[in-house]
Amino acid sequence: MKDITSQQSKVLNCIQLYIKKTGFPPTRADICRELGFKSPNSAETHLRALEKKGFISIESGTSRGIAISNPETAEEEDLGYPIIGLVAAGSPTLATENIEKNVNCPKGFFGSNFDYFLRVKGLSMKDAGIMEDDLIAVKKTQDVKNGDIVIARIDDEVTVKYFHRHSPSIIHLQPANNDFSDIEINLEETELYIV
Amino acid sequence: MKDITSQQSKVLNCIQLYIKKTGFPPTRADICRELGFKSPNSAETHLRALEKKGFISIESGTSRGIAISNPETAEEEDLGYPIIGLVAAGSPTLATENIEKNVNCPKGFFGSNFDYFLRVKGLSMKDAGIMEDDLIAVKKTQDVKNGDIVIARIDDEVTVKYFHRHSPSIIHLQPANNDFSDIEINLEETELYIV
DNA sequence: TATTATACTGTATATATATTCAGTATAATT
DNA sequence: AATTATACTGAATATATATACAGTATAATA
Repeated sequence: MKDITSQQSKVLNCIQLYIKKTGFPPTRADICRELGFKSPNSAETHLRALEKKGFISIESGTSRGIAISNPETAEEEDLGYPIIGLVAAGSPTLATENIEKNVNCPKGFFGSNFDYFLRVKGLSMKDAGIMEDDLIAVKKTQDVKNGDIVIARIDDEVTVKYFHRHSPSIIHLQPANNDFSDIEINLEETELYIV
Repeated sequence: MKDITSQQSKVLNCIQLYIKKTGFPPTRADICRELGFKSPNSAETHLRALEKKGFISIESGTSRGIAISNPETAEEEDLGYPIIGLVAAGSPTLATENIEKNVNCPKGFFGSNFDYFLRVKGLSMKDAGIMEDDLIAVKKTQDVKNGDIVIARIDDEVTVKYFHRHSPSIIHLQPANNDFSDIEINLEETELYIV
């Protein structure tokens, strides 16, 4: 991180204050207003200098595209875990559209790691203590063992079931509720559930 | 705070993610891109609804002029719960200097509320399942009952003990480890422990 | 039944904004 | 003595952006 001049420091400070006050970064004109400059180019050149020295980053072509380079925020990027809605019958895309909310939770809060939370619809796992609207922690994996609880996607349907493989190509998905019956399929994408 | 629809929740979440990722709020077009809308007016109307319901504030005429109205951040500045080191014999100030770290943890993650985490030193509560370096959730309170586990400060020493009051002025602090003996004191500051 | 809120697409436009170019001036390097 | 970096003013412009207007459709109210 190179040296910073007193004027550049004023500009940097001005940006931070502006963000704290308004919630979004200032324009070149805003900086001029705050610091008494009479030309937007004054702000522009200072911004370029600050970017060159690594204090900020500027998104070209975008208004207010100033981001303060914060090494802490950069390394951790702690957005928490996404909660994804599980629709019993519907499109199961795990894209950003399906994210209900992000929950802050320290990494490794539970013993194992996991990838996201999933909201349960339906009562097929009722007897395993998994009720409607419960949140379960899901871990993506290739390594599935007999008796594990898995998220199974069959065509357009997503369900939570016990996993049993008796022969290499035949898989039984057993719900933990007597009102539902077993499902027998061949090979589908699955994701292992933890706790 | 009025009700929010699932679509509006998605938009709000999208804004928060965008800010966290880029450092500045999205444009109407950015929101469309993220959520798959094909008209900037889709974002616009959602933003208006969110503003009307008090979740965000929009600065008229200014690009990316979206600020998230966060009453929590305003009043509490949600840093999570502080972890405070418990030194068996030392200065027990709960000032900012003693805070090891802040842990993000959704409010009410455990059933009850609590104020901070405390790191245990020493093995005086070994038989109660509280080991060295364990984190325990502490709640400040005036209402202490017999048999509760409390954080007791006697002069300059801080310990975790069972609480027993037999007469109004005499208190017994009993450790959950046979290698340690009871302590008898009069009246000190105490803070109740939960789980 | 009429109305209101939600949830969109699609087009259009005034303006907010980034960004370049042309200058002036001072101080510090090389 | 010739650069180079800093620190500005001032004008010009392409475009990024907010925002209004015109529709369509569905569900929930009153």
